[in-house]
Amino acid sequence: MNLADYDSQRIEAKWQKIWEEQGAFRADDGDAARPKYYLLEMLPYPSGTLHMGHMRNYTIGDAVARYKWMCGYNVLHPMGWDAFGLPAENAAIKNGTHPRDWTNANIVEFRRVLRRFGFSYDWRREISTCDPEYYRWNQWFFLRMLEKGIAFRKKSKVNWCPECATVLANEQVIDGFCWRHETTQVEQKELDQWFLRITQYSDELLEDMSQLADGWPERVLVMQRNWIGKSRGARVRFDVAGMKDRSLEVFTTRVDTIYGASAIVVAAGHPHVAALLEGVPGRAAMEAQLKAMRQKSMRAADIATAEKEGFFTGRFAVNPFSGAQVPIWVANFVLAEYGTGAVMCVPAHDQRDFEFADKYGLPVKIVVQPAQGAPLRADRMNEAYTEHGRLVESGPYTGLTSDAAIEKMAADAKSKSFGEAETTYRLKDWGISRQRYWGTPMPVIYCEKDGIVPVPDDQLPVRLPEKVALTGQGQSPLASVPEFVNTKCPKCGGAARRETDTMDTFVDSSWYFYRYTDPQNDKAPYDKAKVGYWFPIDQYVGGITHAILHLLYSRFFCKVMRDLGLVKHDEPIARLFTQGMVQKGGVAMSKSRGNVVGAIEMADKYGCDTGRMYTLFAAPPEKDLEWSEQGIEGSARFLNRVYRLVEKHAERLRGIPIDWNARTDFAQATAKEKTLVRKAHQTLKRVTNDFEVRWHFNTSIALLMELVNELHAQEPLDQEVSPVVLKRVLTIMVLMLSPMTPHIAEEMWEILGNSGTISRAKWPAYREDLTREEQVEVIIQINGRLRGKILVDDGLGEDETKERALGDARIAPLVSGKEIVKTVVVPKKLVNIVLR
RNA sequence: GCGGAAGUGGCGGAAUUGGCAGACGCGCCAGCCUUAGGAGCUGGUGGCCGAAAGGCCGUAGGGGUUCGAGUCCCUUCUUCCGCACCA
Repeated sequence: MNLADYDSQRIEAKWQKIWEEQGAFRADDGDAARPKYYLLEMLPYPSGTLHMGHMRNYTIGDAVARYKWMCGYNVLHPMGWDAFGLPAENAAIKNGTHPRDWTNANIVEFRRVLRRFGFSYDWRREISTCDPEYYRWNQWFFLRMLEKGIAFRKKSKVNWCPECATVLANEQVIDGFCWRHETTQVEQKELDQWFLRITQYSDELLEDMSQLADGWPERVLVMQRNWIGKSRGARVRFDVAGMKDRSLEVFTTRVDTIYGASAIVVAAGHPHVAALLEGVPGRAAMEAQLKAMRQKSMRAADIATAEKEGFFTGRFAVNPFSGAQVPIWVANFVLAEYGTGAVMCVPAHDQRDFEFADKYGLPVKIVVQPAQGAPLRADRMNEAYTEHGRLVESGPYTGLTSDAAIEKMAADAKSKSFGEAETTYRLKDWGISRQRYWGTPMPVIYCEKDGIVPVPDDQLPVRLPEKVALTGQGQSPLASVPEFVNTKCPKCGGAARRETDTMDTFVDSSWYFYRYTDPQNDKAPYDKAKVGYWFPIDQYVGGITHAILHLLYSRFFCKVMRDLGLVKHDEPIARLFTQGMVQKGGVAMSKSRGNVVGAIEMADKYGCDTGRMYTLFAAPPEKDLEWSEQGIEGSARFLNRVYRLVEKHAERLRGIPIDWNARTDFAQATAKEKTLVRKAHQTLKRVTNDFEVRWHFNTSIALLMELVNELHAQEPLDQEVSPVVLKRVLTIMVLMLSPMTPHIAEEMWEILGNSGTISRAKWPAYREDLTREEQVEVIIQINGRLRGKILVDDGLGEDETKERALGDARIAPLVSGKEIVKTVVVPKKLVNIVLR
């Protein structure tokens, strides 16, 4: 860059120091005089280096926070560290450092980078989840949940990642692979585990989404809805012919089609399969097929496209409604984990069953006919009819609608005790045990005599021991630390052992935003009055990657906390914004891909204001952004251009006072002044709108560029422009720039001779009367095609506008001799003359 | 397969309510300034025809509604994201 460039490094350091000294961004707990605004960005996991992908999140948040400050809000804008987790431990195993030292070093670096960008955080509220004063409250919440039965222990099959050497939550398993290790297949292990009973809130998590419909992206809600996976249906028991002690339960959402069942199909992993095959002819061959089915890939994508395969077991089941006997099959398309692991096969009314029946020659029996149109014929169907309709050939239910039949049949099944209505969910309880060191210890003690004993509140926090051997192998590292494990039972005082598992780190991030309201509290997780003042979070900004895990867990925590009387609201986050990724070369920036643009390097080269500006300008914030070195030079060029403009006129304007209340007298204004004032207020109107409703900072910046271009076009600005007018226009411009590029804005504010800092200044109000043009351009169309333009006075009436259009020298000859069918006049916009 | 989002110049993108398509920026071209330019300033820049005036075409493809469609409706295609034999 050039010598004449503004000195971004000096200016940025200067203003960051001043903001720090004056405590410019300190949130004021409980200020009743101003409306509050809680703006939150997702807290980072401090690892590696911060690149521009991270910075985009904070830049968007900071622009909004600063704008809200200027609009008079009491803004809470905090930052902290999601500091527990596997990478710290893996680094420790690899390099022999302590996870705490590794983490703390990263935090120091992250803090340095975020400060280098001048984000408006209230740093007094900084939290770190690995701080014992933080995680003690994880333990405290856990104990409260234990008392309520929300936290519980059970032996269960768990997802085990051999690479992480720990358990994964269902949410952390993607298509059978670990979310951290895309090529590591997750194994199943049977272990004693701690769970949080999130399923108790399934319905509420689903229903309360209606409270979020206005403020959350639709796709996040859709993802959560799918994840919860509520399905209303019925459970029906089929007796197995010739086996008195065996029956098969099926789950179905379409019990109304049960008279059309041609078979019962069970999953290969169904617990009764072995018993069913007992003593049937051809058993050996079946066992072989069964084994093959069980060994098939776990990948969901493969399963979905796999050919349907199955075999007849030789046994029959009895349809409890019709008494008909149907064959029992085993097939690969039935999932052991979902519903009851067995389904009724109704080829006429389920596409999967149709395909299966087609392959194996099972009969297709129509029992639901469409309400309208021609009736179906089994011999002419090439796909299943899956819509609702009216029942046929269904015994006493014939003639009912599907809806009525579903209800009645479930009720009848219940009264005859072979089934009942049931709702199933895909959502499973949240397993939070991790066999790792770098996490929150579970505050539980096992005593021979008293069993599971909670650690008393006054003994919290249960601290992680300093010295531990980290090998990455096998059991929980804490199990190998005798001084941690061996303790006394709080009840009987006898020898006892501590729980050695630690908590999933998603526990830490499920409530951290409450702690920001009262980060130093050592009596409680927070003061209820403070949370009452600040909550809910007005705006949360983060990546779409957390659409399910973090955001669902946070919602769940909130509901538990509400039921514990700790908060009053149902939902913690009123509005959510998911920003797009920053890419380079078409893929997301990441260390592993080696395509990162380091934040510090960027700031050293161009200044952080330039980085901020480019980040906001290159794309609307919800879309992915491709990083371009040429693009950022364009932003640098613009900031230089603005700065030079202000600098050039600053001396003359420095002593001119600004009186915002003084009316601009347009009657006496010069043409130049009118143009500039109008442009300034038009820009202000639209930029204000961008901040208020659209968050399209890219268009705000484009508008500011237009304003600067106009100022250049009107040079020389020391002729026919009064200093008062010019100073106002420049000041408005600088104010509009300030949420996005705060440092250079402060500097320009200062050299223009304004008092105080911009961070304390008020966002200017645009004046509608000053945005209006005296004359407007009206386009003239003939048959919808552009044929001319005229300049008319703003207030000109419809008829006069029409007259002017028809009289226009270009238009008149085109119209003459033709019949005018119709003329459409849109005031200030256009005249469309329709000719025959 | 189901659900969601999207498709506009060489590129990023704009068009807020159905009313001049391509704002603003990048890149490119020309000129000015300069000892120099990877600085700054000025102008040009969707395609085709034309010396020009101007005309025609143009927002993934096709159809429709309308005086008027990037925008609304139907349909096809493509890309991305989520879910996925969920019974």
